[in-house]
Formats: sequence, C-alpha cells, structure tokens
Amino acid sequence: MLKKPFYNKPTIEVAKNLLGKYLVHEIDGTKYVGKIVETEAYLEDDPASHTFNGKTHRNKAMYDEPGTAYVYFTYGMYHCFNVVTGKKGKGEAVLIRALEPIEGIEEMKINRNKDRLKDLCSGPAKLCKAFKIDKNQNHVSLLSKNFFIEKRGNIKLEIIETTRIGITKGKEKNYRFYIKDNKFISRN
DNA sequence: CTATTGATTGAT
DNA sequence: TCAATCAATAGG
Repeated sequence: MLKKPFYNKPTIEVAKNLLGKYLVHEIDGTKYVGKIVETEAYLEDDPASHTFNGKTHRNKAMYDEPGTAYVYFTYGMYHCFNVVTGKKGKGEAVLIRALEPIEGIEEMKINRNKDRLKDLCSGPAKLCKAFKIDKNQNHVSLLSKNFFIEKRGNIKLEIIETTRIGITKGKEKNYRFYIKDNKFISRN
C-alpha cells in the first residue's frame, strides 16, 4: 500500500506517479481493482480547481491530509474521485480519470450496466460507478485496509502530458497525464 | 432566496 | 451536437 509520503509531494508529480498504480476498493463483499491509466492535476492557484476561490463546504476534503479521498457529485447524476495531495491545508488534488479493470470485473459490468471492458472505467464518473465510489468515500483515507492504492511491479511507462478535459478555465495548462497507447483512457 | 453552472455521460 | 438532472455556488 502506498503510504502518506507518496502523496505528500507536489501535485503534478503525484499525478504522474499515480499512473500504473492499482486502486483497490473492497465494498459489499466485492474487491474491485483497477490500474490507473489517466489522471489530472488540480492546483490551488489554478482557475479550473474547485479550491481556486478558497475553502467551501464541497471542496474542504481537498484541504485534508495527503492521501485522503475527495469525492464530489456533479451534473446532477455523477461522482468524481480525487486523491488529495500536498501538505494538510494545501487544497490540491489529483482527479482519477480512467482505470484499466483488473478484478471484480463481473460486478463492474453489473454496476455500469455495460458489457465491454473498455466501457467500465474509461471516465471519472464511470469508474466511480463501477467501483461503488460515492459521497460515502469523501474524506476517507486511502491508507484504509479496504480502500487504498498500491504498486505492483516496476514497469517503466511512457507518459503523455496534455490539456485537461471538460474545463472552461485554465485550459492552456498541460495537467492531464495518461499512459501512452493505453486503450482504457477516457479519450485521446 | 434565486439563478446559474458544471473536473460528465450516453444517445442522436 | 445536445439533453439529462440537481447540488453547490455566486449574486442580491
């Protein structure tokens, strides 16, 4: 399991380091595992970040200890999952945008009501539904026994850096990262 | 209190 | 390209 020091680093660095790691979530008797293939960084002085205008009821988890989950509800129907980075009080996080399904695939298909592997976790709201991540996981530590991120093996990755998706402000920054040629990313 | 918006998705 | 759908936020 990745420990606190992994998350207590500059947000962009953590966003890149998270690629190729494995998210594990055990809930309702099922173990879900997915390889992180796409992330985005959200900084404190970044117009696209929820914390750009300071602390609010919604974004306060982003100011928690590094390695905490920040989950928010958006567009009236979707959840997105972030990993809090930097020192406590910093207000930065990494959005997990896509996963490659590894374990719990049959349950993911049920949760998503989809059959094709690449439709299960290829988007921030999709992976939340597949992994049963919702507001119950907001403020929950990723150092928990049933909810954590781990390293498996030591594979060198080719990382693509590009602009973030879906934002209206801060579009010029290359804060989106994904594994080159991976077919489980949300889009090119 | 009210109006607008949004780190999305899935269907057309 | 566009509707679905509503909580959080910004503005008064």
